[in-house]
Amino acid sequence: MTPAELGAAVRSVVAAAVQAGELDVEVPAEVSVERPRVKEHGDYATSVALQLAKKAGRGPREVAELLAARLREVDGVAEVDVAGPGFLNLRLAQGALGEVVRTVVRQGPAFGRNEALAGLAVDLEFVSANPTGPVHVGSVRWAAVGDALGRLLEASGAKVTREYYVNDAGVQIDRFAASLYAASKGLPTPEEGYQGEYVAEWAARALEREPAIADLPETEAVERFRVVGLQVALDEIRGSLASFGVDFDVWSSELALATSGAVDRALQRLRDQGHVYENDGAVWLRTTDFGDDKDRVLVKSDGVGTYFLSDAAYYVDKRSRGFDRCIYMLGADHHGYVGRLKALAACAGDDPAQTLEVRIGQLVNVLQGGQPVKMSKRAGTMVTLEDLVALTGVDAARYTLARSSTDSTLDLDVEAVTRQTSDNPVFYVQYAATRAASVQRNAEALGLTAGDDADLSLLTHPREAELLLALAEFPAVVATAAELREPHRVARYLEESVAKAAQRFWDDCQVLPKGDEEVAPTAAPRLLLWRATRTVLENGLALLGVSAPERM
RNA sequence: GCCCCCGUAGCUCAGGGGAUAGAGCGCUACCCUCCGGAGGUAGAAGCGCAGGUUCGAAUCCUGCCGGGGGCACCA
Repeated sequence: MTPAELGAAVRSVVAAAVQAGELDVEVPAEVSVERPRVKEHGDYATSVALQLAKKAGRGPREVAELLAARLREVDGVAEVDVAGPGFLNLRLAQGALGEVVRTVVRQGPAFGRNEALAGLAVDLEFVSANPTGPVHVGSVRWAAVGDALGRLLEASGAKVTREYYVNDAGVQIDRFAASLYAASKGLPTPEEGYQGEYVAEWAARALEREPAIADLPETEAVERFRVVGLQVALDEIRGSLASFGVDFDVWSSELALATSGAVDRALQRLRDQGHVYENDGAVWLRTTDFGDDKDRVLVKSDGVGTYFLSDAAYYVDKRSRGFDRCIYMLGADHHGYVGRLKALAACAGDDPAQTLEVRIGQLVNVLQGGQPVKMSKRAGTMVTLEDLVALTGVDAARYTLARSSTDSTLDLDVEAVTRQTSDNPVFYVQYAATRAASVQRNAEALGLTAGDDADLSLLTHPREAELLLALAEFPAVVATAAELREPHRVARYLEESVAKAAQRFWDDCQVLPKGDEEVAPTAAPRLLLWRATRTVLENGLALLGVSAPERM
């Protein structure tokens, strides 16, 4: 019996009590059961009696007793206790607890998925770092978390499009092009230009692609460097993200918004909705109609569109491409954007609460030996995605970045990451998965297979129960993590619940015979439990984009 | 001045109103001739402060203190 099934059972018990006139309350839409912190409190507990007591005008313990009597009749429930102020502590029958193994094994890669977002077309925009240099570790947080979020949303049934917005318009690209030109001529970096070693490299690569640039006069050469340099940059960025396991479906160009007419269409749409006006020669959007602190300029008095106009065009464009919901993952340095983006969506005639979701994540502090490293793309002093991966490997980097909440600033000590590689929790989780695989291998070598008809009621050891309960939680963990957009919950669950329980199970519960021993009756169910454990670890790690190796 | 995030063990972090607040690292003491010890067991150690809401608050609300980020006709 899974927690979801048990919750449903408790709910129907409440309904039955109401039906029978024992309780005068509205039956709650959903009743959930939780794992109690203290083992002695049973396999699961529910506080439903505490919540209903007041509405029913009865004492909580009285309500609990009344529900307990009915719960004891439920199939698969072995024990029901009323505890403390009115908690219902439940213990499942051995067989009912073990059945989760069969559920996991039969569902395989599908175990943990749900349909909460079925049919929803989601545009997930993340990273979107300026294409003027390599992806640095600050952006890598969004690569790891954003991709994991995409996987989570997909596991909840959503159709997810991963999108990268390329800021290929604006003065930073002018400076970038000028810097490439200077580097190609061996000239000093221009004022406000980009320096770093990569600039010369990229300039050389641009020249490889288009050798004729070398012979052009400066103005034209810079123009070509703008175009070809951008291609080099995007290839570089795309490549390093791909090697990190993050593949974007759509690369949207800011420049193309203007040439494709998306800007004009957006402007027209906003005018039609009646939120555009002119003042001091500039064109404004009255975002204050929808809670923004001040109105925003769309077209400056010199006739040039603002960055915000591009944002507007981009949003309207996304919606016109059929997305129900546009999710933006932005760094904390963009938090001031949230208000105007929401107002913008409203100005375009949408309900931002439905169509727009901005996730703000806190920044990454890069430290080296405890000292902060100042990172600047322009000064070329930065730690790149590739530097990080070279130090830690993809799995460790992705796991480390995805296992903490994005509400908190992340301190990433490059030295410590290298030094503590073997202490990284990812290895603890992967090691458990490896053990699961090795048990299977060794079993096969002995000619044993884990048929899914094994007698799971033999799984009576406390360590087995602990592991069974942990595995059963997985679907709820996935659903919650997806709903809250918090991939780190999956990581914490894997390490603190599953891997931990698996290691303890390993320690106390021998599966295969040693030497001349007979094959124990528990061998088959335990083998199957290991298979289920492997599946949950694989599925969970896959949500984070981390591999579950067969061997380490 | 206004807005957003954070403050939990010595350190790095989990804990979306529930019972005795959890991990990793570090520290102390144990276990291990075993299907892979990157392990297991036991222990010391903590919710910034003050109010409020609630049967019940690390969690929700208000204020204060401390840290980080942001408030353009820049991109």
